[in-house]
Amino acid sequence: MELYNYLFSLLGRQAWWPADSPFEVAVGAVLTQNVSWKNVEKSIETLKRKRMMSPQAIAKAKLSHLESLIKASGFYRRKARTLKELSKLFISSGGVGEFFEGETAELRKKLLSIKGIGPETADSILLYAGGHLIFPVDNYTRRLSKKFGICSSQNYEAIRQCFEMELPKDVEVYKEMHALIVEFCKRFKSEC
DNA sequence: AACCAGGAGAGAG
DNA sequence: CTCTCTCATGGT
Repeated sequence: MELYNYLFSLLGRQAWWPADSPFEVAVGAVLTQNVSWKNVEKSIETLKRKRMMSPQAIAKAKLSHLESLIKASGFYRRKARTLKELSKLFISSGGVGEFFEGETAELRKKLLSIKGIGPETADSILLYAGGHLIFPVDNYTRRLSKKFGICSSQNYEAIRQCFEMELPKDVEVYKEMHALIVEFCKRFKSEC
C-alpha cells in the first residue's frame, strides 16, 4: 500500500503499545477512548501500583474503588463497568491467553457484546493484545481515507475491509499502519 | 478559557 | 444509515 510506505518513510517504525501483558493492552484500549494517551498512562500506572492490573483483581474490585483508580482517563463511570465486564469475559474463557485462541470473528462478537466496547476498541484489542489479523478504524483513518480517496464509503466495516484488502496480511504491518496513521495526524494536524 | 484527545451508546429523523 | 447529544478528565 502506497500510504503505508509513505508514512513509514516519513515517520519510521513506531513499535507502538509497549505493555507488560496483553491484559494491560486491552485495559489501555478501553481507557484511551476519546482521551489522550497521556491521561491513560496515569491510570495504568495507578492500577499497577495498586496491584490491580489483572482480570481477577478488577473483576472482584468494588466499582467505586475502580472508578477512583481510573478517574484520570475520563468517562470513568462507564469505563469502570466495561473493564469489569471485560475481565469477567477473560476469566470465564479460562484466562487472557486462552480467550485469544478462539476464532477472530467469534471473539469480535463477544467483545462487541460488552457495553462500552465498540468496533474500534474491539479490533484494537484483537490486534494489539491478541495478535489477530484485523485492522482498527479510528477517526484519523476515516479522515485520511476520505482525503486521499482510499475508500468510497465512510462506513466502519467498509473502510476496515478496504484497508485489509490493500495491506499485506501481516499482523506487524497492521499494527504499524494504525500507529503510523495516528502519529501522522497528531504531528500534522492540518493535514488530517 | 474554549477546545480537543488513539469512542461508544442512545435517541431522532 | 446518518446526525446529534452525552459522558468527564487533563493538557494547551
